[in-house]
Amino acid sequence: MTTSPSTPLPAASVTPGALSVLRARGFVQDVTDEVALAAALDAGRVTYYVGFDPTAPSLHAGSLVGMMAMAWLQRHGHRPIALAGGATGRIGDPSGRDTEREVFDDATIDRHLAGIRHQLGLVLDLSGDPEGVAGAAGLLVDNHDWTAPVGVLDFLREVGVYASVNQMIARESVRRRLEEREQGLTYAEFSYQLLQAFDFAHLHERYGCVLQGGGSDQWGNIVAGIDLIRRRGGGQAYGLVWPLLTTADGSKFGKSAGNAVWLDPELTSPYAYYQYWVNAADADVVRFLRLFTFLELDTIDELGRELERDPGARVAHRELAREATRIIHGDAGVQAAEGATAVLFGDAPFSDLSDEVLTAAFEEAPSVTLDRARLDGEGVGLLEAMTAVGLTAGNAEARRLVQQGAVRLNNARIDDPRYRLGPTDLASQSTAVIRAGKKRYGLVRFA
RNA sequence: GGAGGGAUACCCGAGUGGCCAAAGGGGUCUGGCUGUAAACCAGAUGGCUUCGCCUUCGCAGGUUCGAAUCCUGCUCCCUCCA
Repeated sequence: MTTSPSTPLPAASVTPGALSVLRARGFVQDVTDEVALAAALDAGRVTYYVGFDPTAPSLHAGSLVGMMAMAWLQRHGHRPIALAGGATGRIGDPSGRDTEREVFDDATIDRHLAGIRHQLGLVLDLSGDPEGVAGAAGLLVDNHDWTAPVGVLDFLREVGVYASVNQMIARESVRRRLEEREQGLTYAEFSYQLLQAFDFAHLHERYGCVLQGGGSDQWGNIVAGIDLIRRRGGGQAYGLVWPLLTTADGSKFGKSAGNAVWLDPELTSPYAYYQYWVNAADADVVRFLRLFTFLELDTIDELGRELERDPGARVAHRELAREATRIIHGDAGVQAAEGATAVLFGDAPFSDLSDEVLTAAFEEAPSVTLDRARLDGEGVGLLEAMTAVGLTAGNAEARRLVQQGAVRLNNARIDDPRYRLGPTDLASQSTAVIRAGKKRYGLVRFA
């Protein structure tokens, strides 16, 4: 199993105060019974679970909240169960969305599960033995395993008889969809909360799981599980939800220029990942440090004071980016990201660089290879080159950017839309670097 | 089944024969300021071989010198009546 330097070893015994740590770091939006849960967490090892939907081949920045919350609990000696929703992922949670979710086929979901498995392993020890006596080593389970074999009649008898439709339709997520004629609610979606409740009940009965965590939009589903456990005679279970994050400027957390920030380095490079964090708004930095790094709160407070004293230095931003990147991409990822950042945000025009340096610095930048003969001949139109690398959708957009002064060739501004690239426009042996706007780069290679 | 209303660029939404590639707002992009931030100011936002040309206003026809605007049919949506 792959580990990162931040992977905690499961504590041999339980350390008190887990819930107050979660609260102090901003993970607690709501708890079903705070006093009782705090007592339970301090009294002994608690098994808890959090679900992750396999709707993509990778988790994204938004999933980090749950991952980090789980990691803190494990560090206090509690046992995590990460539930990859192979079953529920086939249905689709109606919570927080207006349209029915895309349904994936089995092979796709399995592929997604593999990626998620790896990423959870970066912050959690999930090497526990499902059959063994419970230590703090956790498990990764797939609810498809216990949901699929259950027949409809069994499900209705085991779960359905305990579920009140009156309560189910009263839930916010369901009611909204029922009231809005624009978008109905399918029976499959309506059943989602029962499936999730069944998960909790199953994990409770099989592993003694008594706590489910989730984003605040999961509150209804979690409570449904707690109810089901009680009605089946299982006693007291708890729920804890963390806030759904927004950023200070109102944009969606975990989106960069409208694209999701993924944890998979193939989808979001370590450099781009680092940049997402280093670009955090001042007002978000301290909160993010608490949520997304393992730094001590004292250290974070100090960084916060530093931020107030000299915001321009961006010390806290860099620390946030470094630590968040280290957790997911390791030291090598941090080095790559910081190296590329140094080159890309320097002011010097690019010239006399080697292909190796360029390739390393612009690992994540799109590139295109054009015919060398054209470069040595009549040259290649700048607009054409921009569109060819994918910096712009068409020549009209490229022309607009050039006219607005947004385009640089090897870090030197070009404002003539008719400019043609010639042999002197290479920053290295074979490559020219085009920049559009402040942060988007593209490489044009000639071979 | 009947009676009305509607479909405009990424979204919302003006426009009801030429001055319309189509107001305004939002979003997005870009420039400036700055700190790779926020706020603010400014510009851009159908395509192209860009002082010009081409294709757009649900779909298909028609009237007209000329249509997003008028007429006919079709599709979809909404409201009211049965």
